[in-house]
Amino acid sequence: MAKNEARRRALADAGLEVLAREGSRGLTHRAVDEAASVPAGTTSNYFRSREALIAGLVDRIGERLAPSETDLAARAGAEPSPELFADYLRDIVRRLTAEREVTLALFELRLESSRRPELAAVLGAWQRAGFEADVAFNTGAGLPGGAREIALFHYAIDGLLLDRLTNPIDPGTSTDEVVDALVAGLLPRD
Amino acid sequence: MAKNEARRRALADAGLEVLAREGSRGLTHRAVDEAASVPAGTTSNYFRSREALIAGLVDRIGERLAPSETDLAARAGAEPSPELFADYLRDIVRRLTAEREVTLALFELRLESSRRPELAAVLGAWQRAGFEADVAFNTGAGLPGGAREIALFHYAIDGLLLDRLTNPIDPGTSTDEVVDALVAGLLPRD
DNA sequence: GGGAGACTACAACAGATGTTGTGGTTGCGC
DNA sequence: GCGCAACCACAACATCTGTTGTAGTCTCCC
Repeated sequence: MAKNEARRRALADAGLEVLAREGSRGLTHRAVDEAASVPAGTTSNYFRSREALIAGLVDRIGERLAPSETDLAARAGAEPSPELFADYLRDIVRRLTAEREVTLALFELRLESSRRPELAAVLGAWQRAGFEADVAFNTGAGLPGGAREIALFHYAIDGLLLDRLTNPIDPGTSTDEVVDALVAGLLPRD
Repeated sequence: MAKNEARRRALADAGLEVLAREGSRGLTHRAVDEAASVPAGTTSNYFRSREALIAGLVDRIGERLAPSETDLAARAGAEPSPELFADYLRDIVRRLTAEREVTLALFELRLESSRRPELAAVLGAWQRAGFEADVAFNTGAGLPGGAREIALFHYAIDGLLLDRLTNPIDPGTSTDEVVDALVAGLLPRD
C-alpha cells in the first residue's frame, strides 16, 4: 500500500491531465505514469485498479475546484447586489475556462458517473454540496433568488462552459456578455 | 467494401447504445457487434477504423435528432407567442430526456470533439446549423429574441439535460418547471 | 441456371492494457 | 550499526482491441 500523499496528488493531477487530453479512453495506468514522468507501474501501485484511479481523480478534482480561502473572504466582505453577483459569476466562469483541463475532466467524470453508481454517489454529493453552498451564500448575502434560481444558473453555466470548451455556437459574443445576459434574465428582480 | 445501408444504420444505432452505456472507453468494434447481435467482425467490415466508426455515429446522431417533418409542420402552423415557444422547448427537452441514450452519446461525442479536430469540424457544423435553424425559426415566427438569446437557451438546455441525465442537483423541481422558468427569464419581453 | 459482384463470417496478429507479484532501496527508530 | 517497515521500479501474464486478410455465401441480372 502506497502512502506518499504528495506523489499521490501529483499522479492524480497527471490523471486529470490525461483525462482531459485523451478522454476516458486514454486514461490508463501507463498513460498517467508517462504524464507524471514516473516509472511505469507507479500509478498501478498507488491506484490498484482503474476504478480506484477514477475515484482518486474525483477526490482530487474536489480539491482543485474548491473555492479558495481568499475567494471566500472576498465574498464575505462586499455588500450584496446583482452587480456583485455578476462579478462573482464572471470570475467563476473565467476560472473554469482557464482551468480548461480540470473542467473538461469534470465533464468526463460526470458522464462516467451516469453509469457508475459508486461514482455517482461521490460526485453527486460533492456537486450538491457545492450547489447548496451557493444557495446559502446567496440567501445569506441578501440577494434575491432561492434554490430554484441558483439551479438555473448552474445549468446555464455548465452548458456555457461545455459550449465554450468544445464548439462554440456563437463565438461572436464574449463569455462575459453571456454571463451578464444570464444574470439580467435569471436573477429575480428585487 | 460494405454497402448495406440498413445494416449500417443498425450498427450505428448499436454503437450509440454502447457509447451511452459504456462510454467512450467501451466503444469497440467487438462491443458494437455484440450489441447489434451480429457476428464478430461485422462492425469492422462496415467501419474500417475506430475513427470511421465515430464518424458514422456522428452521422447517425444527426439523423436521429433531426426534427421530424411533423414537428416542423406543427411549428409552421401555429401563431407565435412565448407560450408556444415554451411548448416547443418543453417538447424538445422531453424528447431528449426520453432519448437518453442518444443524448448521452451526443455529450460523449462533444467531449471527444474537443480533442479531434476532424470530429469538431463535422459536429460543430451540425450544431451550428441546428442553432441557426432555431434562430431562423424564432425570428421567422415573429418571436422576440435573436441569436444571442437563442444561444442562451442552448446553453441552459444543454446544462439542464446533462444535470438531469446524470446527478440532478435539484430533483424537487420538475423539468417542465425549469424550462418555464428559463423562458420567463431569458425570452426578451415583447 | 449460371456467373459476376457485393456482402458476410471468421481467423489471425501485433500491440496495448489491467492487474499482480517480486525483489531492491530507502529512511527511521532503537 | 541494525532491523523493520514502507515505498518504489520493474517484470510477467492473461486478456482485450484495432486492423487486415481470406474464403464462403447470397443476389440479381442475363
